[in-house]
Amino acid sequence: LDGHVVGRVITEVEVHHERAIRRHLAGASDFAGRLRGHTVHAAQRRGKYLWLVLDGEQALLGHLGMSGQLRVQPEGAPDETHLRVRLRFADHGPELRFVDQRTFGGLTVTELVDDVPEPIAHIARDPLDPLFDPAAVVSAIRRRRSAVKRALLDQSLVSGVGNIYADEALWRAGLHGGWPTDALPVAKGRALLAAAGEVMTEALAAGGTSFDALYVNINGQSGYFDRSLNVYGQAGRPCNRCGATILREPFMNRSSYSCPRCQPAHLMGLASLRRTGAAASTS
DNA sequence: CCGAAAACCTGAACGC
DNA sequence: TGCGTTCAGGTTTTCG
Repeated sequence: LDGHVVGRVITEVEVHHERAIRRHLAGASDFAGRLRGHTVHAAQRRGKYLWLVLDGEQALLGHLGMSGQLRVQPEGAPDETHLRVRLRFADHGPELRFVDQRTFGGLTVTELVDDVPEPIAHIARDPLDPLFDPAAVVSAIRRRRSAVKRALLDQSLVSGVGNIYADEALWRAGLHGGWPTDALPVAKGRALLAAAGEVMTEALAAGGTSFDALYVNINGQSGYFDRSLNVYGQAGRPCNRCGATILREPFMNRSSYSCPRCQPAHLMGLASLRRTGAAASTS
């Protein structure tokens, strides 16, 4: 986005689906009015949120949810089936389109407070942020009374890590996600955060993790990090490190994948998982 | 503070 | 072929 929309003036805004701007409480006409005539000064991100900096401490904030895309398309290119919002620019160059099949994502225009959009003040810095403070994050995780994977997915502790990269980071660090946060050795916590950063860096270099045409860059191209996954989606396959069979377990209404040998479960963690009704590996 | 469940959607894949 | 079920990368809210 930085290379395609920064410096350009927004002239036209079309909202094709109200749900895509549901977080903009003032509605579509207000949304359009706050964009029209304004210049895009920068493209920034934190964790899974991204925003375009506008004049007057305003920003166009977006989250892709599970199926959202921001696409740069020539004017006149056919509308995508799930086109939700279209921005046109004064130079009549390529449009910016928000496309989202499941409409879990969305856009809103909001105030910048200390250079961060006001609605995401609670979102922590992500592992690739230059000001990310691993020691402080490990302390915060250890203060929790929860399981390590839950903490890793909590965007107010560390952002940018979702279900796939959490499982991959846990595998790299040799940790089971059910490990109690207050029993996490500091060094293990540091290794986990370092692993998360490495997974994210490698995934970015590969263009992201794409299982289908929903996960694409602004030109619609898929990444290929899915070929580098060691545990996510690999149930039944041998661990790339020790050869044991990768397990799939239910977790928070979704799935966790891990190697039972490289990522041993903590006995107390297992006990508390059972107590709370979550599934636990008995191997 | 923590966890569970529901809510928000569409489409692909699968079983019968 | 068609119908119903299940599942998917996420966040937020509500409730206990």
